[in-house]
Amino acid sequence: MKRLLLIDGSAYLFRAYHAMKAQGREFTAPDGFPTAALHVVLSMLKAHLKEQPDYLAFVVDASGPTFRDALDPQYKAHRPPMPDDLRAQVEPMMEIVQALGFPILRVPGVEADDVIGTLALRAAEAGMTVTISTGDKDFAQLVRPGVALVNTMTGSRMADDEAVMAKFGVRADQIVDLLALMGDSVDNIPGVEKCGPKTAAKWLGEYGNLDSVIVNADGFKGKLGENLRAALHRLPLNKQLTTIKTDVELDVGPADLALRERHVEDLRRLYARYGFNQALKELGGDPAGEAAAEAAADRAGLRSTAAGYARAATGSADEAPDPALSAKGDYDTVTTRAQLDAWVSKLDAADEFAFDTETDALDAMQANLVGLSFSTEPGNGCYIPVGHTYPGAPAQLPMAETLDALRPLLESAKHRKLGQHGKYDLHVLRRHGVDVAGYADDTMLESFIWNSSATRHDMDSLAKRYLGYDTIKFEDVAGKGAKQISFAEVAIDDAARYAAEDADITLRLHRVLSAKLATEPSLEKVYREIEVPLVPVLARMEANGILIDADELRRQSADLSRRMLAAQQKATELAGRTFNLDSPKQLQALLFDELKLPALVKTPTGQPSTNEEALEAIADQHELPRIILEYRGLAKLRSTYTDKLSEMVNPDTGRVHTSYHQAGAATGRLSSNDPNLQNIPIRTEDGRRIRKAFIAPPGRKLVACDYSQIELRIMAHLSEDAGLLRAFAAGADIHRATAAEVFGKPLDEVSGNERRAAKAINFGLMYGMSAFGLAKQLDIGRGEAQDYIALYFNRYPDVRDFMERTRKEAHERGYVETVFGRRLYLDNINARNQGLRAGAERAAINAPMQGTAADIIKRAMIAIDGWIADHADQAKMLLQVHDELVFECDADFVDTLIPEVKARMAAAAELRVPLVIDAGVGDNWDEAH
DNA sequence: CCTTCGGCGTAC
DNA sequence: GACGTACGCCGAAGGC
Repeated sequence: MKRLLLIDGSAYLFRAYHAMKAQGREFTAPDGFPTAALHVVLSMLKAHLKEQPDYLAFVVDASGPTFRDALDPQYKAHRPPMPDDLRAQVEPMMEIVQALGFPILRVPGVEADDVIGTLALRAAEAGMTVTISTGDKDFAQLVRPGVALVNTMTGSRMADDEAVMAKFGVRADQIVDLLALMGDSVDNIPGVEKCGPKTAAKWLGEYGNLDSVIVNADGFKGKLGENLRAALHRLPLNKQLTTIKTDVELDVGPADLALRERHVEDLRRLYARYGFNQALKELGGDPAGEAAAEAAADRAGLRSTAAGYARAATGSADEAPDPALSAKGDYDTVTTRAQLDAWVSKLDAADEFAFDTETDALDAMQANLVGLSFSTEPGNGCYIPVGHTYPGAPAQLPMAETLDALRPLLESAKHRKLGQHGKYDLHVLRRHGVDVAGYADDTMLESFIWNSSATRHDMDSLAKRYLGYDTIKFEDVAGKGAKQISFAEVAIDDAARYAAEDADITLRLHRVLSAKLATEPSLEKVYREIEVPLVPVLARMEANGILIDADELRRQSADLSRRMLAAQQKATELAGRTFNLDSPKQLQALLFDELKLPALVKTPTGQPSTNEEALEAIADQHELPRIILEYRGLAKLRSTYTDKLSEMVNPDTGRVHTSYHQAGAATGRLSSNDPNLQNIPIRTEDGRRIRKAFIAPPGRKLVACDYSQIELRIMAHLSEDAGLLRAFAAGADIHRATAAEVFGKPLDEVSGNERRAAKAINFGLMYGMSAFGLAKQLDIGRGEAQDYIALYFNRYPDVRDFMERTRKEAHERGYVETVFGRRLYLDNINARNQGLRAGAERAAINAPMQGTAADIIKRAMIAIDGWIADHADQAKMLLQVHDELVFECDADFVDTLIPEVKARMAAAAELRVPLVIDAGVGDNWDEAH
């Protein structure tokens, strides 16, 4: 008997993509092209080829509408657009399938399902044995003698009614009715509300088919009965939509679908292009050319991950992961002096070693050391417990003796050290008397520089993404939630496996990531010259902390509380009842349902918004909105700032120590948390008062130095626009100068409103703002806003060219870069969805400016840190707020500090415009502005 | 009980 | 739909 295999190609690619996403696995070709879904599909195809079917076809959806769209305009209407990194893999998949010799079927007007259904039935009628390879449950309706389903991703098989019954509780011929009742949220087919597979199967069991259910609908009891009756009119249409057609007119029959000879040269080219090294090897022949030119790290990474996938897809392990990078390590637990000495010698002899600390707290400024781990080669490692305290804990080396033995290594710049988020470990060791030098590499930063758009750069994610390795998680050894214990209470054996693995994996990740960076010199330079040297600088700033006047904050909290209470009472009075002023949901019900005020603004989810804009819009119709705005402003200040900041004062130092996140913002900016000191209010009087609580100790001053208009200057530099360059060279008030140019007036005749408009345009441009946005910002008509923009571009034509150039570059290359070569990949830049694409274009325009500014201030910080080290008693660098640096210094050192700092900030970049720095001095941060 | 998400608002 | 990058508060919903 002849065998026919029909592969549901589109559905597989889609499911493969999401399965890999869910696992958090990243597969890329050597050039970064996404290949995760391709790996899955290729593996599936190879598995099917081994089965040697007589006939086979790879069936995919054609583009354009199908008959189902005509039946129901809502069909698949809410389906999100195909993600870019999946869309990109479609054509490569088709090329590979073609080259492998598979017949490909693509029929317009129907879906792949219908083509498969038609061929399956015709073949079965002709006496063939048909296998449909799919991940889509709807195909169960086709199961019958001679037609079976397989899902290679789960390994499941459905060959007869018995199997269908086991899975769905109905026979194959009842599947369509089941689907009609349930509906399908993905395809936007509304079924009976609250009727899932169980209920639908129960009804069909009782009544046999959908028609009987419909006829007897009046007899169904309860809420479900109501829901059924409400859905009755839909059900026949649902049935049409979910029925797979079996009578499509095709110009091929099953017997035309023989495997053709594969095209080896095409395959070799495709496998090399997309980094399928194992497949390339199996192809035999000359492995030279592109494949051999790949970085060793990419080979190792891909081979191990591809093997992992092949197991998932076919259920058989036909290749072991690369042992060097994916195998479990073998680790020592060091508890004797002799073992310690042996490891000290081993570390001393290594070119570079990875280290990690274990502590009893997340806050680096409070955590106590519990143990240290090290690794010198992939697979080796040790854990040195020094602070485990649980009852019955075995004897451990004394902490002081251990640190003394390690100190020469850790404090020597000659011994290169490597970590994952090493800033934390630098803090812990410093607070235990070890001043680490020679911190040379950080895998978190390597990953961040390699691709700053990836959201996670923690070790567990990196191990999974780049090594295909599942690490032991913190919660595996210490538990989580209420049951979580301190690391000091973790059994030493468990702690050793976890901690030594951290050092080992850090080392393995470095092997992979440093090789990747070596292929991109500009990225490596940003990493080596900016990010790595910045680590100890940030650690010092965090350790310095800033002094807080806690009494002042408490007074402000009390004042805010009083005013909040007054607002609350007034609001209750106006509403005629109590409600939670903090709850947008209750507020929405009150304002728009009860008081019937107009809902003029909607949230992204379509609900009436209660945000500032919405409340302002109805403030002339009722007193309540104004009171709520008042309350909100006060509540924000108290909850986020005055209450929180006093809580965050470190009891040992009397200061707050923010933590800077170096791999936080995709543009390269730092972010700040615990507490965030980069969003302390400044614009309103009430808000600005909070800055009075950031103080210098007696005899000292706070000095704030900020770059004047740095992002606009970078725009002038990048665009080389003569008008803008001239304005900055003249040292003019740039917004006034812009207004003078745009409105064609002398500088001193520019009105306040004209300057305001020019400022809005200047900023708006850097954010990719449209005429619509500008009109809203300035509260003017859209036409007028368009006129302003036209005038602006007329005066500064090279700015427009620059924006267009940036957009084009982003589309062509998929990324944009800063003056120093830092990259930002834009995942949505070629998205079909216009909103996503437009958002990516705006990000593309903004990133070179925001990112270059970030590069510049980071370079300045490194330079200033080098200078200030020699004046540590007189001055300290405390804070960075994107374009501003805050220092604390002796009152009589201010006049020395300011010119030294200014000089280094100005020299941090050579642009076509001067970098201008403003400085202020005061007893508190407010005064220093 | 804990986590996640939506809505909102602060900074540059 | 309409202005880029963050962090973090609160309430509400949902999972365990």
